[in-house]
Amino acid sequence: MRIATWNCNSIRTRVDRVVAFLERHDVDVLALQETKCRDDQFPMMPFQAAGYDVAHVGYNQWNGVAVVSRVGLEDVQVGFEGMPTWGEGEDAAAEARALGATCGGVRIWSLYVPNGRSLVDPHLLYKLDWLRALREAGEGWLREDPEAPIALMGDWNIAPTDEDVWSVEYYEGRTHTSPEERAAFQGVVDVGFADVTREHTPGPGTYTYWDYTQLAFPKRRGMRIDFCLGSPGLARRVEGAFIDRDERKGKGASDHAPVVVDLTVG
DNA sequence: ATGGTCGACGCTCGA
Repeated sequence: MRIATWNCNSIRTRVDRVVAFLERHDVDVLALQETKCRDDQFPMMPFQAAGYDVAHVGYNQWNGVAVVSRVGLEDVQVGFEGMPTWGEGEDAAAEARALGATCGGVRIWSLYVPNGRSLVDPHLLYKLDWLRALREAGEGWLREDPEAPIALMGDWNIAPTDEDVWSVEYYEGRTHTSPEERAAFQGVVDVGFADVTREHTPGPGTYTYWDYTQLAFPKRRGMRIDFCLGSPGLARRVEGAFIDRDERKGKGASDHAPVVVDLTVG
């Protein structure tokens, strides 16, 4: 089974490219982030015509996550237990940043971790809270079933090691590489979810995101921030992974490239 | 790749 994750940066703008990606690589399940639309705006038909079912959650033009599958789509869950809301008091609202579904016997989570914005922005605390809640939820899922194959796939907005950024100096004083964010990422690893892609996509210079500005992509100035973290029952089934860097090329590219993971039959 | 970002509910914000 082949699963993948991709921050598509607007599904309405990029639906043709996403469906072509699914077909070109024979992908069974795709976790999408930043669909940037409401459920009623999601372009379902091109996916259905290609043989895929879609579960999506999106409340407005921001965020939005989906799971696209041609091997079943069961037990769809919007958000996870304890997922923080954004805002205060009456304005507190859940954002469309997490969606779970069981596809071909694998529990897939499409996750869009909050950006953080800056080291002194309330969004950074939200990001850390969100990751703490995810760690606790994940710990609970593994307590229920230690052998469950679970894939936490998405845009983590964290570069876990110095090797995962084009310049350590550039990111000093910025988000994505701070000790607090890296500790929050490691917290999810510590409860049993391992990065299953790195050993198959070694660095340095291996990235999944390149800023649109400053010719970052041709200059190879990127970050590795998109990951599949697998439970033990998932990790032992991983037989390969790759980053489809070609998807960052050309006109109409997302600023993220897809990450693809191959699993043995369960 | 030969310039200088892109997407959205856009005259501004979020990434």
